[in-house]
Amino acid sequence: MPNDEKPTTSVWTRPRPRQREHLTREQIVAEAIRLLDAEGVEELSMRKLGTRLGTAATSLYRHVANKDELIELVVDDVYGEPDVPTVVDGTRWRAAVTHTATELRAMTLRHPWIAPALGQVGLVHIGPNAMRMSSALLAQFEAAGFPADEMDQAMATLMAYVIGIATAEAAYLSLIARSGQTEQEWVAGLRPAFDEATREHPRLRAGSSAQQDVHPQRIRDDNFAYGLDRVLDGLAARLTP
Amino acid sequence: MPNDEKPTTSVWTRPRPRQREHLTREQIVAEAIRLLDAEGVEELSMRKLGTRLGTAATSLYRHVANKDELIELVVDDVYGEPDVPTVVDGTRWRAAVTHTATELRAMTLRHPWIAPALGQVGLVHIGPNAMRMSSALLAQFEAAGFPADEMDQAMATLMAYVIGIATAEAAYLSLIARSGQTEQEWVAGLRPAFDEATREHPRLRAGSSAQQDVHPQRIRDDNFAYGLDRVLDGLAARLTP
DNA sequence: CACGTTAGCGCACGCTGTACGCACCTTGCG
DNA sequence: CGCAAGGTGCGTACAGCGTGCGCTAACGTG
Repeated sequence: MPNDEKPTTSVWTRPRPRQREHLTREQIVAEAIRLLDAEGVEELSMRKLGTRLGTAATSLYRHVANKDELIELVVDDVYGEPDVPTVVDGTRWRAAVTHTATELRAMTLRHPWIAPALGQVGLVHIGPNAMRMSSALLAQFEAAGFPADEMDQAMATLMAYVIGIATAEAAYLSLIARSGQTEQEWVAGLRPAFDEATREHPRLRAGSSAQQDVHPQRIRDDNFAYGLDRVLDGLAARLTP
Repeated sequence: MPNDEKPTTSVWTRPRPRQREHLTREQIVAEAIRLLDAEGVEELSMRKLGTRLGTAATSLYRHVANKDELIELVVDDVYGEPDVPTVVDGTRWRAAVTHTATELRAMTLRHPWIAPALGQVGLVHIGPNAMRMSSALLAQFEAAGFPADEMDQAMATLMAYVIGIATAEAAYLSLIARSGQTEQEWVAGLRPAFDEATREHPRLRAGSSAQQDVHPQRIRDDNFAYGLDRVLDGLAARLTP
């Protein structure tokens, strides 16, 4: 087989004429999110992402400065997901904020890998989606009647609670996902080790064993709602002196 | 030079007789924390850690299963730092919880790398230090008079807030640390870009530009205290119906 | 003194992010 | 219509990573 002549430019090997901009930043970000959702943060590599997009890994660097920048773009893209309603009636601010908080939690649980990323890349983004979200949330607090010098602090308090509890849940869920079990199986399997570890700390066991038969996801939903109500109670108290 | 005979066992090359257990798990964890504090999470490699300890990287694997387990150990070690006081007088629970929350925040700011690690390794640890800390904090809520079925939720609410806001601060601080500037320089340097980005979101600019001359660290302290007070207000309201 | 156990380590493998420079396609202009 | 310019994709390469494997040598025990 004497087909050793210019193997890269052989008629059959020659790549089909691709149109310009075959690869766009939007496609890269979208595929990265898909990969992250499917396999988790430590499975994201530029080579793997390139393969999924049908290109070489180094081609991605034409559209993205480096991996850190890609993650920044990906995080901001996800920040575009939550629905943050506009408050028309100031007395209904609490329902609106509750809705936003629920959306933010859902966002984090849909993309559990975002929790460690937030810890690396910073919570305060200057990405357009993150800014739009923050601005809309701040508007809800403004409509509620918080004074200008307190609005920021009130929003930061809510955000800290939501991100904090959602990060905890996300870490827990991706731990389970890596084990390949369902949440209930995993909880049941860990119980002996947990009982053993809490032998000296009976207080820690009381609460969890009480609701041993309740669906774990239900427990998490209730916990989130409870804390959110307490935080909003504390904030609301500042409005009616 | 015919010194090719058994170069590994040459008299001069032969390593000095090391005593057994030259390396311990405690030393490895302690040195890892020192390295993490000094250079951040992405500068921690097994090779670098080995070099710092005067051994080969692979020697560490005699004492630690893998890098993930090392990080688990490191995180639990840090959880041993906060001082969580025992509540003797139930009416003073709020001061005790405030103290604990402040300690937890200080812990996170001393070791900013712990924030992404928490997102990977999970907030709920079964490490001994984390369990001791959780148990002691739960005791504070018990002393406050929370009913048994609500203690857990109350503690989770507080922890979510503290971890959330401390994570945000930690990410922000390590971003600054990587830039090699002081916090004030960094804030000043970023202001033009921030103003540009908030052109369409004037609400976001109002709060921050108001206190442009206040020391940034002071702002963060105030924000933390404000949110903590709101969360505790909301929780306290459950005790006095 | 001999023997089994085990800490430390050199080597190697497959993987990572990404700098560099070449080959080609598309476009703008003469 | 032809040609220069610029930008896109990609092959190669490099330094560094986590870690499995098997060897050497020191230790505790009999």
